[in-house]
Amino acid sequence: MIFTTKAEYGVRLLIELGRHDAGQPVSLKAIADAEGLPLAYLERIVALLRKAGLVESTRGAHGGYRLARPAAEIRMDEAVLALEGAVAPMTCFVDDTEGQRVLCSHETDKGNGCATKLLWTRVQGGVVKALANTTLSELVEFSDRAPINA
Amino acid sequence: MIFTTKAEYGVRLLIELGRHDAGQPVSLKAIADAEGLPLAYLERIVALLRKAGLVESTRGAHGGYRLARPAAEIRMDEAVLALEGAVAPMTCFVDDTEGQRVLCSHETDKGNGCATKLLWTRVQGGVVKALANTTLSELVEFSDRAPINA
DNA sequence: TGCGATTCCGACCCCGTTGGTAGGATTACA
DNA sequence: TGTAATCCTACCAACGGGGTCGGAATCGCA
Repeated sequence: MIFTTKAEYGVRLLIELGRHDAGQPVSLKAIADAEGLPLAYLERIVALLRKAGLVESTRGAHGGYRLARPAAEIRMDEAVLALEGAVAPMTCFVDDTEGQRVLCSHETDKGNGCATKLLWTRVQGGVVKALANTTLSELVEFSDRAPINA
Repeated sequence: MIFTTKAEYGVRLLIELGRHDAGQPVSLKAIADAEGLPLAYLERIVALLRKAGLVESTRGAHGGYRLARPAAEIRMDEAVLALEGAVAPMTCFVDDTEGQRVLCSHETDKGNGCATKLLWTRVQGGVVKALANTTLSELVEFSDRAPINA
């Protein structure tokens, strides 16, 4: 599979924050209970989002987390990038987004370099585009009116 | 990362087959030497492609593998599907392509079902589209005129 | 008819990552 | 001062990925 539970739980967490008013923070415990996720594990996941500047925290009693920006301004490529690290289709795949170049560890091989990189580049493009075209507010709205049984 | 070395090696293998005349088979050893890949591991990978009907084999001396179809008619979504199994973004993600439905193991949760499934569905769509729009012959051509140092 | 080249197949193994826990330190409110 | 919460680091079990090994089965050929 492509993504791990970090992305799954992290996005669920963001959605849960998006369902509340941005004013006052929501405690992790409330989110863990609502989603049925392990609290200690969520702590580590939310730390990734905080380092990426997507959520803000308040410590102490009645503390918790809230979105650092309006949900409409949070694109999911940012979120997934923060949660999973680089979204690369292969281990040998390192793209430096600035220079349009795609490096590959097999590039030193005699012969045809990495023909597969053409394919993986396209795949990565598809993933990133799908993520970038989805905002958190979309997911929040979707979750609000999603029937339990479709 | 998204794909494992199975996809990487398997696609490289297909490309190598595509560079030869479809008439006479190419031995795995020749491919392993050309690409610098472990022979025993390639054996297991090519078995996946054979079961999927993408390559044919001839046993015995001077035997080997060849494409079952012209390279132009081999889409990479077939290849990657055969190599990696289902291309699902998450473990909880099971799509039955016929019915347009997307199932999710969290669906039984009280409350909002899986809002994330909207996101993962889009991602999967992006991946599959990128794969389906690429044929083996494209990659073969690309590898033929790819300069070693870009 | 026997030998080498090759595909086929299953068992096995090492190791990094994932998913998760434990325990504590720190901060804030009441 | 107690308690609720964030923070942080270390630890651990299980799983899957990547790879090897040994041996059949099968074919061309001398």
